Amino acid sequence: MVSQAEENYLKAIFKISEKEVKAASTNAIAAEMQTTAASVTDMLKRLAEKNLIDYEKYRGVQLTAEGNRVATVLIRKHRLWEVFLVDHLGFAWDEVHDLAEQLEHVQGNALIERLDRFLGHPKFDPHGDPIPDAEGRWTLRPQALLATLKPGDRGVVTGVEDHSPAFLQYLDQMGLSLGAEIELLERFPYDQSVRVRTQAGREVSLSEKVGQNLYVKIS
Amino acid sequence: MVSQAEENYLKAIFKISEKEVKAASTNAIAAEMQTTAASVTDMLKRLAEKNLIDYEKYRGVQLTAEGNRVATVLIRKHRLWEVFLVDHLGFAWDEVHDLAEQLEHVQGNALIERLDRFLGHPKFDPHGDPIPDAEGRWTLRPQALLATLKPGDRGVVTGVEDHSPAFLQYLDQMGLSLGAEIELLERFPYDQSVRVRTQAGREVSLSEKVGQNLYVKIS
DNA sequence: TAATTTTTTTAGATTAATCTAAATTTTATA
DNA sequence: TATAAAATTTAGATTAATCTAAAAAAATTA
Ligand SMILES: [Mn+2]
Ligand SMILES: [Mn+2]
Ligand SMILES: [Mn+2]
Ligand SMILES: [Mn+2]
Repeated sequence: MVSQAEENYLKAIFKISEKEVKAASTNAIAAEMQTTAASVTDMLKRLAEKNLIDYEKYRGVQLTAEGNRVATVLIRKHRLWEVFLVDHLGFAWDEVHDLAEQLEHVQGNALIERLDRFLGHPKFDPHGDPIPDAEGRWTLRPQALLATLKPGDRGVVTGVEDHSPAFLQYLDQMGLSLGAEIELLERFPYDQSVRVRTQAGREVSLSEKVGQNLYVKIS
Repeated sequence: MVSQAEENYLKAIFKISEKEVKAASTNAIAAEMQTTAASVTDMLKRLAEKNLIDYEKYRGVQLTAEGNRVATVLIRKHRLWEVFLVDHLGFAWDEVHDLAEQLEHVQGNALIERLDRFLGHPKFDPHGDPIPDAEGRWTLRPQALLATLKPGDRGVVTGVEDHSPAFLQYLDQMGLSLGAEIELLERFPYDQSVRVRTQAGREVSLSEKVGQNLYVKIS
């Protein structure tokens, strides 16, 4: 048995390992989990004991194959529930994360596979993040940060780096929800801000911060 | 905040109080929760401290208005999730209870109200049990135990007293799922068993035990 | 390389939820 | 009503998960 707390730690380690090649550090895990380094050390011992991570004192941790499997299933559940909440219950994409954090811990293989079928085996969640399939395989999508586009480039909004409700709501206001077609009109070297034409022919100005947090598939 | 364990105790007390007029006893709660009397006493102190129950040592307990509200919301959530699992994910009625036991603890008012709307504000769950509305009001249904029917009586299966998968599967086999129309043909005084004509014109013999656990609305 | 800073671990508590065994109170019975 | 039986509570532990403060190790910098 893997407790909810243990599952959450495994997911945190997975997310850190996605970005960093090296082993996940105690402090990085503490930051991700919003807890103290001491609590993390306690938990790492327990996870190592259960062979869910490889842990050497002072050296950071890596998921074992089994730890990776548990984390992947958890992310699959989280993202499938987010699809349900948005597509079927009518929640906005900025409202579903905390609910999915709870729903992802509901146990039951049949549940998640039936939910997946009900939803039509979606490949991406409401934030554009890929949903691993029942065998843990990921769909990769060629996408680029808005910050890397050049004037004249056109594309479709496919995802976000920042998942905060504030950013998601801002995107809605700007007409930059998932699937929106955009064209980069101009980039200002002074502050790396850009002018963008959105779907409705509307022109908006976006800061570098937005450029670093918005993914686009160039067409 | 009310923990999951506390919620489960409140629901257990609610269910005992439904059947017995007097205060729920420590032992009755222990039996319902499948735990020890000592654990129950510990928990009763905590629930009393939070004003969720009225508790006098050695005298049993009763829910306060607030405790009753929490228990009612929990039952509402449990039964709405059961409807979702059966009507939309295709689970059988004998497969959903344990999943609903987990889903009922997911927090979020918006979630349950949106789920209720998605499901079309159902009044009864897959076992025929009433679902309280958002204000905690219950729909009562005039139904009688099969054991009380007389030869010649016709009716429709509306609910079960025993919720065990074994009983529910047996009913499916006999053609006695929820909504099935039946006619009581004959009752044998010797063992109180009955002969019943089911929907497809099929005749089946049912024991007294079945008669004591199957509800019918007489037409 | 020695001193300083940062990171990580350990020590020692706390809280919720549970248990077994023993003590106490209530209820039933002779 | 005394005694026995049943129900309930208390005492004392345990486990998971968390915390703060202190100690120890590793990394950085002078
Ligand atoms: Mn999320
Ligand atoms: Mn997401
Ligand atoms: Mn149920
Ligand atoms: Mn039910």
